[in-house]
Amino acid sequence: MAETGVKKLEFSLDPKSGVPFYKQIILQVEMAIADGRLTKGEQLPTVRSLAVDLRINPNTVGRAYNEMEIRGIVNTQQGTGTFISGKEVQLDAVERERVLSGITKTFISKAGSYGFTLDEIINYLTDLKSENERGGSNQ
Amino acid sequence: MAETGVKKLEFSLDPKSGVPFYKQIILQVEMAIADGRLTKGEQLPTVRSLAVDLRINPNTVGRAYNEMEIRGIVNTQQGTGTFISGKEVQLDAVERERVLSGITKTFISKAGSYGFTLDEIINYLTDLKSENERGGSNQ
DNA sequence: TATATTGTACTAAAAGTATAGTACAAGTAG
DNA sequence: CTACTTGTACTATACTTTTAGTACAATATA
Repeated sequence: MAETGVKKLEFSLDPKSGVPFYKQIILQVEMAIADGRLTKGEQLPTVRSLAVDLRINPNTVGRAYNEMEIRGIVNTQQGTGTFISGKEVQLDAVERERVLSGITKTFISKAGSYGFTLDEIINYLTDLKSENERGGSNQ
Repeated sequence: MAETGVKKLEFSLDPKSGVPFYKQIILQVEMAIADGRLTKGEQLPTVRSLAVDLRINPNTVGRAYNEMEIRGIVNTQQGTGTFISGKEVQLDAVERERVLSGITKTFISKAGSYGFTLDEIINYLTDLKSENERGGSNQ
């Protein structure tokens, strides 16, 4: 049981949030990819170990991994483990801008319905970035 | 533009979030009270009208209103409507943070799946902010 | 009074989530 | 080969959420 190359990500579940556990796991993996804490080829915790860690059923972790496999975020091999696939959607500059604009608008209006301002959002994201740079720098 | 007396709050539901609709409604009302967009005596949309608006079952809206009634943040009168009671909403910073964290992380994940990095997102939002400040009136 | 509007109550059904427990399949390492 | 680790599949159960549909109760208004 040597500490292999498995990335030590700090997963955390919030039962009060109402968001299903398996979705929270997916979100946290995607987040880690988005901000560079996880990169292509890195291994995720095994189904069983993460289940023990989070004190949830292995089936629930398996469901999260399975969905990510389908989405192409990770690829899994029985007997070996689950690894970040490093897949990225290829878009040209124009389309990229359009996509970012679209999802951002949706997000801002949603945040607005909860009363958050653009300033608040930016501040929050900036803090998030700082935290990740401190805690999650790759060697 | 003769509005009725009913406060026009922009509710938005996210089916993909996993958070129950009735909880999303409650949260959005609470947030609106907390930051002053809703104040004592103002009327919420009727159960049926909000249900039509959000395209969900009236029972679901009713459940949200009923829970808020129990918590004392609204009072309801049959035949009249549902009104903000003016009770202080105990929305501590923790809860507020939880909400912002939830919707923001979902957004980052989605953006990440298109290959956008956290840096890119922050830059884009910052530019947006600049444009808004130049262009016009922020509340 | 009568009528419309408001919130409420109830049953039944469908869908999603998480659990326990068991078993199997595929790769790795000895 | 065997033994171990990995992901996967399956049944069954429990709970929550949401829906449809119907009906009722309380208030406002004419």
